[in-house]
Amino acid sequence: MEPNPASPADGARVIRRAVSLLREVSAARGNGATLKMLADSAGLPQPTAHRLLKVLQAEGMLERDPASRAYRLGSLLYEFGLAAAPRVDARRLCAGTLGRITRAVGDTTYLNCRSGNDALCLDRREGSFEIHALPIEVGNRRPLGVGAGALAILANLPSAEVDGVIEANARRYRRHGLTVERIRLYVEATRARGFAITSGRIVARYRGVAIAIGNGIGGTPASLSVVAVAERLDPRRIELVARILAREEKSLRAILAIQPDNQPEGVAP
Amino acid sequence: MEPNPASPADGARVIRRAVSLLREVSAARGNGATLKMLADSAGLPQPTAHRLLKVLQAEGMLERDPASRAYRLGSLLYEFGLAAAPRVDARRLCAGTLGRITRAVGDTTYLNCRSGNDALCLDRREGSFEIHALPIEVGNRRPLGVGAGALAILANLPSAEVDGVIEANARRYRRHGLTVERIRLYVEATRARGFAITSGRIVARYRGVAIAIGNGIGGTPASLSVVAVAERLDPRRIELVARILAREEKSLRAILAIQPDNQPEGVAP
DNA sequence: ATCGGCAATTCCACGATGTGGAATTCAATG
DNA sequence: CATTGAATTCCACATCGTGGAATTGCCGAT
Repeated sequence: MEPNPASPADGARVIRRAVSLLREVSAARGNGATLKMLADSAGLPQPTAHRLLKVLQAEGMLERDPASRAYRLGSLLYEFGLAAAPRVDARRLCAGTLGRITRAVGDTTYLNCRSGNDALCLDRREGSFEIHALPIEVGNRRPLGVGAGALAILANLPSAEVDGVIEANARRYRRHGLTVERIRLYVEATRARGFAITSGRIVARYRGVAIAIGNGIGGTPASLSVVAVAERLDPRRIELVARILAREEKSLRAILAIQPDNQPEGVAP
Repeated sequence: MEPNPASPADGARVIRRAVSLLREVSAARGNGATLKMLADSAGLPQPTAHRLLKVLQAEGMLERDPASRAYRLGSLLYEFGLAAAPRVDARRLCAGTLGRITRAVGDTTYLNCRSGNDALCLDRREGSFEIHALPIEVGNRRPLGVGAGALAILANLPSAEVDGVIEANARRYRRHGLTVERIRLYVEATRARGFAITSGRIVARYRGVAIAIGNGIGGTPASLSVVAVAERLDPRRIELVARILAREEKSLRAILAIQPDNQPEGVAP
């Protein structure tokens, strides 16, 4: 069907499809993802998606709410997560920074990083002003470009990569009421401005401000962002928040530079 | 090849194989698992395993140490782990219990639970007496029956299940220098004794004592165990440790009973 | 109750996709 | 340099996965 440009296409279509379904499930917010949604955003015919999901469920990679029939990540993935120590512990490295930003602005602060064509929420600090209908949970993922934190990351990638990512995410943007063209505009604007803002179109009542972290964390592109109800973030305040983010990003970059880009792997010689 | 008794066998052999490779990788200790090992314990021809592993690696589910060529779990699995909140937070529920046991005996204490045909290390407290060449890490898994904690869980399952598990794990026991017959004997002995001990045959210099947790944690079979260098655990001391474990298991059971078997999921009807 | 519409599920004939034995390359060891 | 054992690549074959079409199940509207 699709030429699927960036695929070695060795004997493994099913696995790639299955993994991409898992990614979609973990992109789904709140009460899980329905078959239709998943099949759609993974670009698979419904019966095919259904079959794959069923096996993943049987294996414990997914669970299913019997009432709503929605899929969510299963306990096997939690268990694998325990065993998969991260190369570089981004959460720990950024803990201080996140705390400081939250204290300074009073709103909810996020640490996001890139994961393939997605942005992943790694950590979050809840601000005192936040209404507790928080939009994004730790572990959630969404297409790069959707939301302030994800947009900051995308815009900070080398242009060549940006095109590839946007291309690959085209179908998924539609699910969020966005288009490839609009994302490209956002990227331009973000680059020009030096930080990302969202209009509040994505998650209705919220607005975000985000800044990319220099060269990322241990090589992984990442960003810091602040989210609040739209009214709170008037242009004046956006400027203020952006300045705070810029300051913290700078000192974080210094901290990360000290870290020996640590490869905790490999027996010390 | 194998009739593979307990398999709905719908269109999904590849996925089942891939997941079982992931399980084997996360069972591998220390510096990862080689292709040979993995192919072997998953019961796959080497080229087939190789191909699947390659895709899993490309997708970020696995990583590979370029030097040793050993596979280990990849960052994508860590990320999924962030998103997959456990139904019941066993680590938190048992935190006090683990701490108390460790303080009482001075050796390293483990919380294990069942995951399919495996035992999974959920948590660990290091004892003051422990030489820090610790055998098992949080997240590690091994076949049910191999090691004290894993044996306690196996022996506490209904007999019908025990047979199924032992059967399914036959090939993997061999990797640990064990046989199906020997495991059956261990199970008998454990049941008669009321708790599990290991001879120190499995992990050479270590010896463990373990007790199953009543009806498990939120329905999942689990166990508490204490591991120490073999010399420290003479028969007298084994009795002592077993008594402490039994006491703690009892009070833990009480705690777990209070918990509303919590299903934080599902809108209350 | 009855119907219409939409999602989930099952069916199954077809052929692309994954398979694995054999051959080849690579790395380590004697 | 030869030898061994693991990792990797090849490729002809047929099994396994595919997805269109049909069926069932589930509301919400009438």
